[in-house]
Amino acid sequence: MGRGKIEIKRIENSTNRQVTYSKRRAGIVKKAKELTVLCDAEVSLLMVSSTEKIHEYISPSCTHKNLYDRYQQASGSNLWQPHYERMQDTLQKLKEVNNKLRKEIRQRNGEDLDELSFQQLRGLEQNMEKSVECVRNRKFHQISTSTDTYKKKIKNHEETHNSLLREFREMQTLAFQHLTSKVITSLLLGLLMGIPTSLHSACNQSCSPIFRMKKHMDHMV
Amino acid sequence: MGRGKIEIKRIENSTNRQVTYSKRRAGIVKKAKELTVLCDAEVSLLMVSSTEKIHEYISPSCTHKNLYDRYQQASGSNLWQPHYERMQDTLQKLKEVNNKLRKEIRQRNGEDLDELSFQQLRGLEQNMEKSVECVRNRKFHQISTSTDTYKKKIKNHEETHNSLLREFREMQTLAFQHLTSKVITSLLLGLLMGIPTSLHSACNQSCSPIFRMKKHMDHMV
DNA sequence: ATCTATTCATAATA
DNA sequence: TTATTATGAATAGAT
Repeated sequence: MGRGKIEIKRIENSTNRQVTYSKRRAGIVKKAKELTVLCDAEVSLLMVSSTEKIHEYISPSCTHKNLYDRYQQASGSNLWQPHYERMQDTLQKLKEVNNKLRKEIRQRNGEDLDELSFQQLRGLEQNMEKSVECVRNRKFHQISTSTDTYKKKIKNHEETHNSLLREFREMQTLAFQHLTSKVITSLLLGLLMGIPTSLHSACNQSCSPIFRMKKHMDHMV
Repeated sequence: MGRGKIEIKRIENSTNRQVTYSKRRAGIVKKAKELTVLCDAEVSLLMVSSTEKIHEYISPSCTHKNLYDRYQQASGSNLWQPHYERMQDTLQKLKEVNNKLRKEIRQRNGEDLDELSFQQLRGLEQNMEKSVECVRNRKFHQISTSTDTYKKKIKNHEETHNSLLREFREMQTLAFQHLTSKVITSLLLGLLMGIPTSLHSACNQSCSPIFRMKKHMDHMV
């Protein structure tokens, strides 16, 4: 059909191919429509061109999915249906397990106990007492561990403190010796210069170095 | 094309419809094949006849599912993909919740306590003590309930027993009176008949009615 | 199924 | 892309 017969093989000319695709695609869709109406059939037609453009025809009141599912049903090669069902099964089971766990927790919380027999209650009580003992032990372990840590920290601080104190006392001693020598020098100088009151004032005036040093030492020790 | 033009509307004659379906179906498949080859296209064609028979054409090295997925991707109306993903999400979340619940149970069981802080341990301990108290209470409630039930049953049995005993004693009295009158009669008869030993034998021979009655009464009281 | 008169689809062309 | 048209293909109805 057409001005000349054509061989059924890939059309190498891209433009020609495109044109032919458009025309023939329209033709197929028309045929599909006619089949639908004339023969009361359902048709799902998907076409992808070499340029990856997608065209479709689907019979009225029908979906590609529906037809595809029916095709899979028929061909028996339905692979995702069982997968889906398995998933729903798993979901259901998980929910049930969940509920059981929740119930167990509620019962361990002292709720929902009505349906338990005396024996079960007894077992639960014993179990819980054993468990609470574990928690208590763990608590004591933790508190003793952290107590030890604190003890160590305190010991460390004490040591640091003591060594600082030692250093400070040494400094103090040195400073006192230094000061004493200065006072003596000053005294001697006073005597030599004929200022005999200088010792007294040097020790008692609040602005004097000796007074300040005395105060400072009182404050620190 | 054909011996006469036909109107595009449902063919009412069933046989005709079937024949036309077969012919046109073949035609469409041929066209689809040609489109595939000529235009380097991919075609998925599904057809269901009015008798629910399914026929298909699919381009080589291509599947209906593949084309259908691509169609859905393109049309954006992918409905089961998100559904599936939502399901997997739900599944994942359920699993997580499950694990949390299991962990909570393990902790309430005195296991897996390492990662809890002292405060958390303290809270857990208190909570568990409160809960064990609930269980204990429930246990006592249950035992007291069943004790009450037993008390009632026992009381009932006692009452039944007592009333039976009462009835029995009445019977006993009546029987004794009856027997006594019989013995007296027998005695009197003995005296009248000149058989003075009959009283003695009547009371002590193990086969005598009086002896049997005595024994029976001893046994029951 | 097969045939064939007829209609339809479309290749080439513009 | 659309329109035209000569030509081959598809097929309705008959066999």
